[in-house]
Amino acid sequence: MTFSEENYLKTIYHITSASGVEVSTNAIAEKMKTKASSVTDMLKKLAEKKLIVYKKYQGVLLTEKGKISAKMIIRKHRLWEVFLVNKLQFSWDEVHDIAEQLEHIKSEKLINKLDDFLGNPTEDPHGDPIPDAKGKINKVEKLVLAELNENQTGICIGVKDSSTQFLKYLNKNQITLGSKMVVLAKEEFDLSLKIKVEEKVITVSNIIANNLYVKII
Amino acid sequence: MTFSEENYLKTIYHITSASGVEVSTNAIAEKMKTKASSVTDMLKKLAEKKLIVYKKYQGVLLTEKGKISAKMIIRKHRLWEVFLVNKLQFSWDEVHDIAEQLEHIKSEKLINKLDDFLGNPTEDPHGDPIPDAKGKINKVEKLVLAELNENQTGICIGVKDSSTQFLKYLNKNQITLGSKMVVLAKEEFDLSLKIKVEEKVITVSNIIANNLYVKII
DNA sequence: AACTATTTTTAGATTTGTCTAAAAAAATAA
DNA sequence: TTATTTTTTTAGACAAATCTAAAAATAGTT
Repeated sequence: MTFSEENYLKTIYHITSASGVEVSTNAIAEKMKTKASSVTDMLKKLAEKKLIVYKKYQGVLLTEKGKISAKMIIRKHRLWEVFLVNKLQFSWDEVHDIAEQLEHIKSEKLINKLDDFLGNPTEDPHGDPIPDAKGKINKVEKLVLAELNENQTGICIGVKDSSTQFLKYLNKNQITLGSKMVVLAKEEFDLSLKIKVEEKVITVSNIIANNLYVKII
Repeated sequence: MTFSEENYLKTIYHITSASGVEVSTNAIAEKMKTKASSVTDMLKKLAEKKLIVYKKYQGVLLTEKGKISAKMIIRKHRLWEVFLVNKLQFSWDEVHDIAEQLEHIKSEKLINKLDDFLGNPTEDPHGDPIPDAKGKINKVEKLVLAELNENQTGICIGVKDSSTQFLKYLNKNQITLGSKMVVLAKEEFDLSLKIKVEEKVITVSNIIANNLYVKII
């Protein structure tokens, strides 16, 4: 599969898994910043390879084969993101473009060894699930910290906002991927939270609490 | 720079650094398993970009700019090989094809962070030197174990033969990259060596001793 | 249902990297 | 030094992925 084919497949997967219905040529063109005519050309090729179901003017859907392929690309993308953040100390907002390149490296053995090396993570640094080697996705409920109740505990699995300022804030407060956060109290007035991060107690505003993804344990 | 341009540059670098003189179109074509006419086309493009000095029918040489570019590709290739072997437990003979892909990933920040993560290695798993971020190559004298004298100590920096059998042999005897080996005695009759690897004493045949690269410390 | 607007496809052109076959230059041999 | 062989370049073609412009199909509106 060429880089271009892989990128189309990935885009179709993302759009369909969000909407559930057929994707239009134009929707794909818009997401990929290309022209509808280019999309049509590629759709024919992907249909020929039995990766999508395509009928003229009717939009497209992925076949089982296409879904698996798309998931494998997403698996690679997200595992590389984990590598970049956890091992190379990249910040959460820097990794996407590099992972866009790394996701096209072809070697099943490589990606499975990388998976083991990283400790078989189930979410990437943005809190999105990582498909396993068979394409199975472990759907974790992705909540924002603000949704937790008092005395609930969440593990930080990602960020919604990945601006430099926000990441700096997290750094300063020693909040990283995997941090355990216990909600000690909720202030009704401004919706700020008193939380315990590892062993420290801090207060975070509602804005902060809405930008941090957690999973409940 | 495209993948193809990078591959040509790398090939030209390898041939010229071995011979020192201009490379012929045919020599490049042979190394790259392509046709001379394709090479000519690419040489024109590389010359246009001032990466090589090219005069019709006279062969080519890299410019300073071309040399730096080539070294950066080689740097990436070799650092990724170290990653694959040291971190992901690939064996020395499996890594070349994957590194051929990884060497084209574009991000200076990535490669420098990878370099640090690996502990700024100076040789790859085959014993070849890794250019630093400025393109400087630390020429280590690459000897085979058989060339050491009694009582000399070498650090294993690579293998000449990377067949599976040989790698299995090394594994069994706990010889890996970075192993410290002291030559205790040389047997004149069959040129076998008695060596101390880490804390174990073993005897290796001349065939083995000629396939292991070491650097003297 | 007929007209209009939007979406999608087709037709034909372009760029990149490759190829084959033929021409031109250089090297080698008689 | 001329003839022959080898190397290199040119000319023209092709596949992949893209584009523009025009045609065809679908959707929306009165």
